[in-house]
Amino acid sequence: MRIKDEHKKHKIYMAAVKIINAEGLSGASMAKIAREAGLSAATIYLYFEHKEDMLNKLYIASKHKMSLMMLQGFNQEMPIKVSFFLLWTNYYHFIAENFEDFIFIDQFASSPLILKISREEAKKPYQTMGEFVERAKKENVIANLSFEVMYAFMFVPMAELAKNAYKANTEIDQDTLASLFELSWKAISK
Amino acid sequence: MRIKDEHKKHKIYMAAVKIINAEGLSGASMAKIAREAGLSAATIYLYFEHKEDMLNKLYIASKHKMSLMMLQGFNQEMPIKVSFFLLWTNYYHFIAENFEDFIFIDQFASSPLILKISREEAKKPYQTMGEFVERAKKENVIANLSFEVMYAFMFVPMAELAKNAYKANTEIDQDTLASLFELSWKAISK
Amino acid sequence: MRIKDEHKKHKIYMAAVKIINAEGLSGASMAKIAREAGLSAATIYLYFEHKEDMLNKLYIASKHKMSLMMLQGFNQEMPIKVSFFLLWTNYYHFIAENFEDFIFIDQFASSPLILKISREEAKKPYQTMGEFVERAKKENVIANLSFEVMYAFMFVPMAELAKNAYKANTEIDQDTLASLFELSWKAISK
Amino acid sequence: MRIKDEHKKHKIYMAAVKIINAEGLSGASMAKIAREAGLSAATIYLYFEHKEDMLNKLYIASKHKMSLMMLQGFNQEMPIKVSFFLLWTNYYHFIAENFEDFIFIDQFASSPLILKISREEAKKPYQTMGEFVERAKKENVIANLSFEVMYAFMFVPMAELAKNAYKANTEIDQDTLASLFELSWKAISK
DNA sequence: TATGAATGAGCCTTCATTCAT
DNA sequence: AATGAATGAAGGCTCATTCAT
Repeated sequence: MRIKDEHKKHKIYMAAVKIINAEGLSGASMAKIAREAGLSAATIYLYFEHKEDMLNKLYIASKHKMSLMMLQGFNQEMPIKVSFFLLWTNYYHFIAENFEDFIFIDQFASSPLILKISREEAKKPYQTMGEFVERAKKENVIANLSFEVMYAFMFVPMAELAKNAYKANTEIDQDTLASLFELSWKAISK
Repeated sequence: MRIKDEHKKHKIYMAAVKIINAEGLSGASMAKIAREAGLSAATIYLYFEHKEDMLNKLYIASKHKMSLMMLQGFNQEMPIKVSFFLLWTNYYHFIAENFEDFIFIDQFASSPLILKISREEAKKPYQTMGEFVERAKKENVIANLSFEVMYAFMFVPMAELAKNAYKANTEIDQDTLASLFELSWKAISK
Repeated sequence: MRIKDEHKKHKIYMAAVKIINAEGLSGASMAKIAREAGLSAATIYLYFEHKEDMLNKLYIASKHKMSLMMLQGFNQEMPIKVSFFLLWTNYYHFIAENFEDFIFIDQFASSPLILKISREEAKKPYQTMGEFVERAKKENVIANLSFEVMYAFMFVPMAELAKNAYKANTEIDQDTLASLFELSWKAISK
Repeated sequence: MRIKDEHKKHKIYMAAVKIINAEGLSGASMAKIAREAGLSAATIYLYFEHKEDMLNKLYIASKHKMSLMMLQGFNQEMPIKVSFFLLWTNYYHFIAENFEDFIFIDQFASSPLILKISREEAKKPYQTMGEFVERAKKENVIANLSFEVMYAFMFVPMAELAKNAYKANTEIDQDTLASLFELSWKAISK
């Protein structure tokens, strides 16, 4: 028998993300994804149960990749603001360098194809961040906000602007970037 | 027969928004929308050239409705912060009371079905707001930010949280709501 | 709008029966049936919910046709043996003249596609025959057999032989036919 | 490696018959049969040329098994009616104890997958029975009927009733069974 | 104006079969 | 001998759209 190319699953993921970015979730047919990945549509079914399964697993994998990148270099000993800056910068880099994954995450999370279980699974890596935010509150450095609220002010605005920039085929310049962080920080810090 | 026309167009809009919310953009077939609207799929083609046309016009109409609600009671004579609070509150009400429209706007804007021309068209009503922001900057009340950046901090976080709340079948309580505005204001004001 | 051709349902039935006869139940794809009927496969779905629905309705219709032919000229006043002969002869004619329907009934009844409800529905027309058999027993003309047993000796052997004959591309000759009835009659009569 | 081969072939046969019974001929995919047999679908192709070949060989094997059981204890010296009763009883036992094989034979024989050569091959074991029937006719014990006609009255009705009983999840009780033989015998004997 | 009828193209998925180890 | 990997073809079904009334 032929050796199962574990890399193939990854090729399918990449193809799916690419197609979804180009044509949207509704335009992403198994046939197109297969063609992009350079294999037969039937082959996908050797690696995934069905389309929904594939997309959910892709979602979880993308979220996992994102959280790994976000937490790179992070540890609970660093000063609060430095930590925030690290997380924030990492997140920005994830978006800038993996824009298609980012868009897929965004779109899939608000599609009816997402399963509750994937949503739960995708939340797991945020635990570390949650604990960090608790510490920041205890140390009285940031306002007493829920994790959700903190996230909405700390990460969402930059993500929104990065999206706009990408669509306009530009990039956020360094100065703006620096000031964005300060705006977020101003919002949530004491 | 003008009135009759517009009424039917509206029925189609409402049906489309409802279906898209329930089943996502990919699940919204012309047949389902027609059934929901209580007419034949063929009839939709009397009012719109094709599906893409229908969705784009629906997008523009929804955006128009949203901007109308946002600017309700607004005039250029009010103090800056009061104006911001009005816009912000109006926006919140739009989201809370027209959640399906809001979600449709959100989803459609990041789908490949949207036409450049719709995006342009949808920007028009923001001109008033743009002028207002210019004034605020001139009066030195808010930081010297681009309209986009201001928007990302002033409106996006709350919209994000409203979305989360809706998905969790809850509402943002009054206290939180009040503090959200202050956080946004803290971010962009001087 | 176009007028719905009620005859079209019948055309689909005929095409289905023909294909099933030629290629078996497993070979009867919707595409083949549609081609045979001279229409698009999608059109079939205007007349039937899905394949299973189509086949079950076809089964019921075929059974109905068969029972109509079987009971032609029958009434409860005729002498028992004459009645039996009528039913028997009618049945033979149904098989000989509608062999494809007969085969379809035979095959479908023992396929997993048949629904319980169809089986029940198909039994209805036998009520008349059931009553007749009861009378025959009461009048002491035939042995005290269940309807099923009577059927198995009265009709099944001839059907089996008719099937064989058809497959061999021959017909049962008149003499044999006459003697077949007598054999059946000998079996069940007193 | 002869024994090993034959064992595996047999496992495939059993799996195929089981699946066909459960899901019909059209539901019996190679993959399902392989899974049921506990081996890879590719392995089946080491033992059979293709699906049609497998099914035809299975048909012949089943028919062979059936004829072996039918003729058990039979010899040309026994009295005619006793012989008939033996054959008849043996056949009943074959059906009752190997119902799935029986159904498979029934279904496959009237499917388009059966090859002429299999039909011929399957007829061979009946030669013994054919000779016996000739003797019975010569001894003037049974009517002058073709083998086919004799078969249709002697074996088919009981088989039909056994099928019905099985579907209804019941069994034919001993009394009924005894009377069935007598009805058949009445039909064909002088 | 309105719509049921109709369809070619495309959807997701499974199939029988072959390949490479 | 055995099998997991791979696939083109075909399966049932739905789609956006047009037709005919």
